[in-house]
Amino acid sequence: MTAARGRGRPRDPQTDTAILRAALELFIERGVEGASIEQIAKRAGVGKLTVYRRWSGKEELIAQAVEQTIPRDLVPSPEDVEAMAPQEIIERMLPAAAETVASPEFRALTARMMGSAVSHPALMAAYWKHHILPRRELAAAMLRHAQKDGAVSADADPDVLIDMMVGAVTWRVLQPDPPDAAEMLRYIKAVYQQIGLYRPSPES
Amino acid sequence: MTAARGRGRPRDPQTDTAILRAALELFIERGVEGASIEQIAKRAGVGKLTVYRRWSGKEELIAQAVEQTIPRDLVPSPEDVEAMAPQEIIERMLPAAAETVASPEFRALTARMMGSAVSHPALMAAYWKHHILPRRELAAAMLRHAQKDGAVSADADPDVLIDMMVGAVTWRVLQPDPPDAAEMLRYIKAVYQQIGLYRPSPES
DNA sequence: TTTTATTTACGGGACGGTATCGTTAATTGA
DNA sequence: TCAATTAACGATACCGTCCCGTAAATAAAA
Repeated sequence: MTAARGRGRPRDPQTDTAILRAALELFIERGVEGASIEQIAKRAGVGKLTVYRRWSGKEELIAQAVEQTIPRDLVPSPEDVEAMAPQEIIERMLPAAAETVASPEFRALTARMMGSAVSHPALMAAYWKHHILPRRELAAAMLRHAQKDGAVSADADPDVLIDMMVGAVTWRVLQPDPPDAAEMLRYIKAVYQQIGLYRPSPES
Repeated sequence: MTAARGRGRPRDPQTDTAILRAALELFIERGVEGASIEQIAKRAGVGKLTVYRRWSGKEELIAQAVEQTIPRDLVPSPEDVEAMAPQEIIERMLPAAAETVASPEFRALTARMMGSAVSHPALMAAYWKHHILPRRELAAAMLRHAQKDGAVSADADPDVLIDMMVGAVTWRVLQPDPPDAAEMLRYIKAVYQQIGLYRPSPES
């Protein structure tokens, strides 16, 4: 990326972000092995050497793009999780979460990340560290809260429960005939209900 | 593929299988975008034209290669599922299933299939129809059985429960630091237990 | 029945064209 | 004045097609 102050012409930070954005787009469109430095440079409106000067290769560039340029949806603060009941947090977040998860962008990114997990583990590692782990810790806090309340079975491993929820949803959106946002909302409720994190309101 | 009886020299069926095998290998190694007809032909020991004579393009070829992959894990017959208790079926199958699912081959194929789900839906559709659906029907039968017995909550949607089990496992094997067979066995038991399909034996 | 002609499959390789690679040279700008 | 940048470079890979010489089957003729 942009180096420290040197003597000659400084690098343009906007160039960095343009390259990273182009890299993420092309990763999603074509995957790691389908994307090329040449395309990324072209889409960023930049010469190839401008890319090579900053990153040693495709993998490093895409990994950093995954770290830095994925739009983050809003996550409740840890304090909220401690204070509020899981049921309340979940009911407040579910519609937006369903919308996000059912979107074509999420589907595409999820597919490409999964597809790269074995051949390019560093990519998945970056995604895991920067995007998944923070959310998992939040979910684990919610689950522990719910286990104290008795809604979730106390002997269950929170990591396994999280995998079941996340795995079901990600797997569902990659299946043929993926759900739209409304169907996804019902689906997530069914999953959470099975775990014990959600109880349907009487009227719905 | 090999056409019906014609006038001239018939096509060699072994050539078909050699091409399909090479196509599946290269799909797993490099993904749809990374594989090429040229490589597939070379690995199969065959001229390019011999491939083009049978398939119109990479996608069709790989789709058929995925269809015809013969998974060697044994599936219990539907009669077994009706007759035996789910607990018994599961306990009998779990160790082999854990071994399969934790293997590098399964991880790699799973990653590539997921990775192609959005960009090449026909590929996922072929996999779904030929490999996933039959197993889902078996699992659904087991779940209905278990719901009658009261082990699994009767109001739960079997499709959702299957997604939770399959999703958790596939997601788990694609995470950084994937489990070995022994750890996978414990993991699957935890998942099944949460669903209600498994109860740990007293001594273990 | 035997021979010959015809037809298709096959491995191998060449083709014109395009895309990508990583490097080198020339230009631009703070 | 020095680093950033663009453009050009040769090399390699792949595409889809075509041709060569050979092999293997069927169909027609002797």
